[in-house]
Amino acid sequence: MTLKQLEAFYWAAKLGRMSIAAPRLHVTYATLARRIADLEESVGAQLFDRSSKPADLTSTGRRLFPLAGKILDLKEQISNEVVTVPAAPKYVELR
Amino acid sequence: MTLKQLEAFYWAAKLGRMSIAAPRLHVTYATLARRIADLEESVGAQLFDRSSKPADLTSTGRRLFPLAGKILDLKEQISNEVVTVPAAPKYVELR
DNA sequence: GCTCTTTACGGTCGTCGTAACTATA
DNA sequence: TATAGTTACGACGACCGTAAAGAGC
Repeated sequence: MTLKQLEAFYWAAKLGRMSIAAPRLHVTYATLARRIADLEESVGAQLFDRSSKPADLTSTGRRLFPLAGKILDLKEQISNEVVTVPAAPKYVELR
Repeated sequence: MTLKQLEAFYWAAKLGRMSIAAPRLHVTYATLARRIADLEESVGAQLFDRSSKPADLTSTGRRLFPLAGKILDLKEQISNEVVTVPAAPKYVELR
């Protein structure tokens, strides 16, 4: 399980179509579908039902969705809170 | 930023020494140190103060620590809640 | 027929472990 | 000197994009 895989799954689920999620993550269809397939293998269950054409979430996928969202929120929180200026920004010269 | 990097950082910080964290994650010193260094580059700041020998956390590292813990908790939650038996286990044949 | 998704293939990049090196206590 | 951590290096594996194929609507 990787953050990229969770990100791919999350946006595909949120946007409903992989074809829309792919450019949003700056990758091709193939890459996005592969990341989701790898996540499914890692989890051991199908996350999307491919029988319908705009692929729909399975029950497992619906269970994973909010958890994936939380992880991505935390990742963004790290990017925002940790990367920005530290607690003692007086005359500190970074690097 | 990857889950492996956060995991390396989290356990090194929690256990105090990289030399103890490394075998816990089933990797060598070199691999663990590299993952942490990569995370530092990704974050753009030092996480450990290498001037003291058992490396100590910087202020940025102390800020990252609880967030990393939350992400790893969520990862484990996914492993526990999502991987287990689905909602309709009647006569469904997986695969 | 058209759109959405998967698979095959080739190339590139990342990541790992071993081993040698540096530095602190 | 012994222990903690980093760097160099070679090899293996992962990942991406292009292109072609398969499957609903």
